[in-house]
Order: sequence, then C-alpha cells, then structure tokens
Amino acid sequence: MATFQTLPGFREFYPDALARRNHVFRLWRQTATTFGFNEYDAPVLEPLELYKTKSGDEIEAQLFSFTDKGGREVALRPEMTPTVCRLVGEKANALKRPIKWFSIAEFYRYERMQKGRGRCFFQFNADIFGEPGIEAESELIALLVQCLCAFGLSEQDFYVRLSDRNLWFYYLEALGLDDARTRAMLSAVDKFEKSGDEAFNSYSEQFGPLDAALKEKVLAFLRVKSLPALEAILSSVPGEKLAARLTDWRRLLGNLEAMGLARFVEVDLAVVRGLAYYTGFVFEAFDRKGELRALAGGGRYDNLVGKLGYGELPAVGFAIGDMTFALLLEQRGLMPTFVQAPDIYAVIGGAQERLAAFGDIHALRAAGFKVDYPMKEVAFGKQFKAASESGAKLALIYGGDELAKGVVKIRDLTNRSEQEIPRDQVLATVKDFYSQH
RNA sequence: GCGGUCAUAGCUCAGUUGGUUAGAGCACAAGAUUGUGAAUCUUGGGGUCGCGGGUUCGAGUCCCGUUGGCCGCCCCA
Repeated sequence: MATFQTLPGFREFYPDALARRNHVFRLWRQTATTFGFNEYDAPVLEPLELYKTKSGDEIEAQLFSFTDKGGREVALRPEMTPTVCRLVGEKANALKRPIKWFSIAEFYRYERMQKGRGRCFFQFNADIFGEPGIEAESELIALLVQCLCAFGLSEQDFYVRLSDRNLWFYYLEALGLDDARTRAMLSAVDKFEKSGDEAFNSYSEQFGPLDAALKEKVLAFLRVKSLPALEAILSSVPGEKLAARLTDWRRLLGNLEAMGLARFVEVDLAVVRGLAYYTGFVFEAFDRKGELRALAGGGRYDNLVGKLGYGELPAVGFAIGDMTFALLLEQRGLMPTFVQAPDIYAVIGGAQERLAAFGDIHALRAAGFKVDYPMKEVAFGKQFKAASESGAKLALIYGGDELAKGVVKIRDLTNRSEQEIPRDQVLATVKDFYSQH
C-alpha cells in the first residue's frame, strides 16, 4: 500500500489547530483595523526575478523555485515585502497617503526545520508607505506591541529592541571607516551577540588586524542600551548628521512613551539586522526569557520601491511570524482551547420523529443557531450522552410521546431541567433562551 | 548543505542475551441498555514494528543504507 507523507517542513491544520490559528489571525486583523490599516492580499507565486532583484542571486537557494509550463522562472513567495512594494509602486500616484496596509499570508522557504521555523509559515505583515519621518516608526512599533498585547502578553513576556542603521553608518563614518569597512563592521556587529570576538574575524581577514581603539569604540556603541547612554557616547563625536539623528531618536521614543509603550521598548544598538536594504530604524521583538527565536522584525526600507523600478517611496514595515508566536502563547498559557460546540442538539426517537425534527432543525439553522443531531438511529441514552458531550446548552427531544401531543421537549443540559413546548414555539423558545444565556 | 539524536496502533509508551500469531493505557466504535447525560463490564476495528538491504535456522531487537521528526551549526528576507 502506498503511503504519502506530508512534504518536509509543511504543516497540516486539523480542526483544533486551525481554530487556534484562526484565533491568532482574528486578533491580528482586528488590531490592525483599529490602527487604520487596510488589508490586502497577493499571489503566492511570483517571478523569481522579484526576489533576486531585492536580495541577490544567492537567495534562490532558499526558495521554492521552478520553471513553469510557460518557461517562466517562478518562486513561491518567501516574504511579502517585494510584493507589497510592487502593489504600492504600481498605483503609488493614486493612493492616499500615508498608505497603511497589512496582510496575513503564508510563505515558503526552502530551509532546514527548527523550533519555530518550518518551510511554510504565516506572517502578519504591516507597512506604511509615503511617510519619511519617525511618525511611521511610532505607528508601526505601537501596532507591533498591540498585536502581542491583544493576546494578554505584557512587558513581562516580550520586548522590542530598537536600533538604527543610520546611526551606525554615521558613527562608523565619523570613526573614519569607508563604505566597504562600514558594511563589514555592521556584519560583525550583527554576529557579535552570538559569536563574541570571533564576529570580527571576517573584518580582519578583509582589512587586516582590527585596531584595538576602533574595536573598543564599536563595542562601546554596541553596548548602548538607553537614550542617555547614546547621548553620552555621541557627545564626544562631532557631526551634524549624528545630532539630527539623535533628535529623531528623542522624538520617536517620546512618541512611544506618550502612548504608554516605553516599558516595551529598549534601545539596543546590537540589533542591526543583516538585510542590506534596511535604511534607518530597525526593530525586533523577543520573548523576555530569551528562549525563542525572534517574534517579529522590521524596519525602514526607503530605497526598495525605487530599486524595484518604481518611483522612490519611503517605507517602514514589520512582520510577525505565526510559529514562534504560537509557541510563546502556549508557553504562557494564553492559547485558548477551542471547542466547536453546537447551540442545540436534537434527540430523535425514530424515523417518523426524524422527519418532524428536520423542519425545526433547518428553521433553527436558518435563524443562525448551530444545530446538530445524530445521523443514525441510536438509543436515547446514547443520544443524551452525545448531546452532553457536544457542548450544546440545549437539547430538543423529538419522541413519539411528544409528537403525539404536538409538543417538543426542551432540556436545559446545564441544569437538567425540562419543559414541553408547543411545536410552533420552538424557534421563539430557543431565541428567548439564548437571549438570556 | 553539515553534525548529534530518535522512529513500535490515531496519541503516550512497553517489548527480556535475537525465539511461538507484537502488547497495554488512552482515544474511537458496537453491545449490556428502544426515554434521559456518570461509572462499570464485554466486544470490536485499527500495525506490512518508517522504508530498503544485510547477518542469522529465526530480526521490532544486531549491522549498513535511506527517509522522516527533534536539537544544534550555516542561514534567517
């Protein structure tokens, strides 16, 4: 007998798992809507070139890509950013600013599986286009925080690390590094948290031994964890760009504090995010215990829309992945268990009674009640047990005795009380019951 | 792509130095019980022991390979 396995890294959602997934999506969608973001969707399959243009040729190794029957090189989308840039870029002149959009979509990456990472996963993506100032960052970081708080998570559970690639560029420039050295140094900064001093090996190989004074200045900057610390370290470094950038920082943190979100946000220049396309503030959300992969990540990417061939358009965005997020909710006991319970379970005597019951069952369903009944003729005892286990609050009993009298027995399964009601009163009685329960 | 580790029923797991027809609990289903939800009892379905090869009189058990899961590395848009 042939057996078919699920493709490695792919997920199947049985009803209980789908209920949890829907719960997460529902709250994300609701939260984004309260922030005034509009939902969009787009194709799962895109031209391979879209991702090569954005991320370089090496990206293909990480993609589910193939040649379609028309000879087109295509790939399953590994992320939403290039797609949303295209959508916005195509109609940029016609869209009201600021453009605040979000999506909840599935993505595919040809990677090795690990905890919190599969070959397919869902992301909540939110982006703001057309706003060059820190107002966009304020809005998105606030949305990110609320997307997690909506589930009952607090500043005890997660935090957002805020950093700034511009600050690093200006700082390293002030220290005398050219563009190539700056990029190599940022790569080292990105790795430093995990690898320690080894992170600088690649830099040393390219540009010779690392000057001890320079390294110390980089490490000092990397260790900045607060605005006062940042102000202190920059007070001895001249430069108009740094001063202006510091003003942006003060305004951004001021906005977040005014929203009551300061307790979620930590200045942390050790975060630079490897992606070359980020151009300013970058941020990542982590669980406080540090046990899980990043919950979310994002930042400003002012050049990407232009790079894809459209007019220049400033942009900021972030994404939350569903897998790590679900792990966190489960760890904290914040993932509810869902039961698909009917409102009413019909208990049916025999073939005649069944036909009589069908009329009421359909009328109740048409009125919006969830109604279930046994498909086969089974003993009353079994039916009451099934009614109880179904989670329904009410049972409607269609027995020979009742129908002979022109009534239906209605049983409150929560307190086991019963009453007989005329058959034409069933819908009204059920409505009355559920208006009070 | 690399390394470690694991794989027996839908789930959690037993399975002796290699030895008869591979077991238990839970879950599912039927019955005891054709008018009231618990509990109990009885019974049943469900396994090519992940797959393939090797050693052996004999392999769930030992060996090799392979696939898949988990953990770590690389990567993480």
